[in-house]
Amino acid sequence: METEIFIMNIGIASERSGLPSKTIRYYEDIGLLRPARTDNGYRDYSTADIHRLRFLQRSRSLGFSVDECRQLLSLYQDKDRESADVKAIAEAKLREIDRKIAELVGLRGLLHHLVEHCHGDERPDCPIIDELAGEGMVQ
Amino acid sequence: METEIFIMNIGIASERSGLPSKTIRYYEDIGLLRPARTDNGYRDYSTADIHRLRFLQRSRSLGFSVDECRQLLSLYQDKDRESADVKAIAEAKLREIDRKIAELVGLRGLLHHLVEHCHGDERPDCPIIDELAGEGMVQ
DNA sequence: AATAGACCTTCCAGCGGCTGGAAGGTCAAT
DNA sequence: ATTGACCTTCCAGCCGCTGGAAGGTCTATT
Repeated sequence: METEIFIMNIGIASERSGLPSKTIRYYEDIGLLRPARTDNGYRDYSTADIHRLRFLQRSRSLGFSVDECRQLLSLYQDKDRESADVKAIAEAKLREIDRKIAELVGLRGLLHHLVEHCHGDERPDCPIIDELAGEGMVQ
Repeated sequence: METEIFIMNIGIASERSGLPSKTIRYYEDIGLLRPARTDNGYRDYSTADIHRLRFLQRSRSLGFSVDECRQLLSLYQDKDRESADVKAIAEAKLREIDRKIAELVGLRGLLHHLVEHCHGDERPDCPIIDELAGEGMVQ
């Protein structure tokens, strides 16, 4: 019996994983994934590879850094992993997202205040500029 | 009468603006600021330069891109500016910040859900991994 | 059999916004 | 005279891709 009938080269892998080919090659460069090669040198992705790529696509889009994805991927492939390990990474990420949100909300408030107080007409005096220049009252 | 008694070289400028020297030099490289030079080649910042640097520091920390800062700075220095211009830039930035917040809040919800459902013990089965692998129920 | 076009390969360069480090000049204090 | 803190320039690297050049390979059509 023949083993491999259908060759999945990078275009197909891109289609199935939702990642651009360029990105897939980049992930290989940085050692996230090593697909097989056919005789002509083309990459040939197994279905397991596709799963890994989809995994990467999803975790990246959830805001994990490439390095975090690397950890998650190795946990994903580790049958003996402890779910606590994964949870720790996800929780750290959650805290980071919370920090970012708080920062942005603060920023938003400040900027909103400024926009509210800028008359936005042809007059040259502008509280936004004044605030940025450090002459404003907003802390 | 002598004009300049106190020379402000980059260390002082850094201190007074809150920007690292490296960043100040970088801003000069990309043409945001051109300080005077003393005979020995050291940069010499005027108080107006310091104001510009503080202006940059503040607008960067408010989330404006360097290019937006460039626009704001030129508006800042333009006495005939229309405050509507400044308001437009700030409003665009505000909308962008809103988008970012919404995105992060969505992300947070998803991740939070995952963390909540992960028992986080020594068992290898983990809903976070399952979700990342695309077997979860969370969209 | 030749050719076109769609794929694939590698390699190199650039984005933004810095940041680090090397190699060397200058200055003030000891 | 020497130390050490500053300053200068230049070059390289961070992240996470993305674009492009130059060339090889495959498939379909003429």
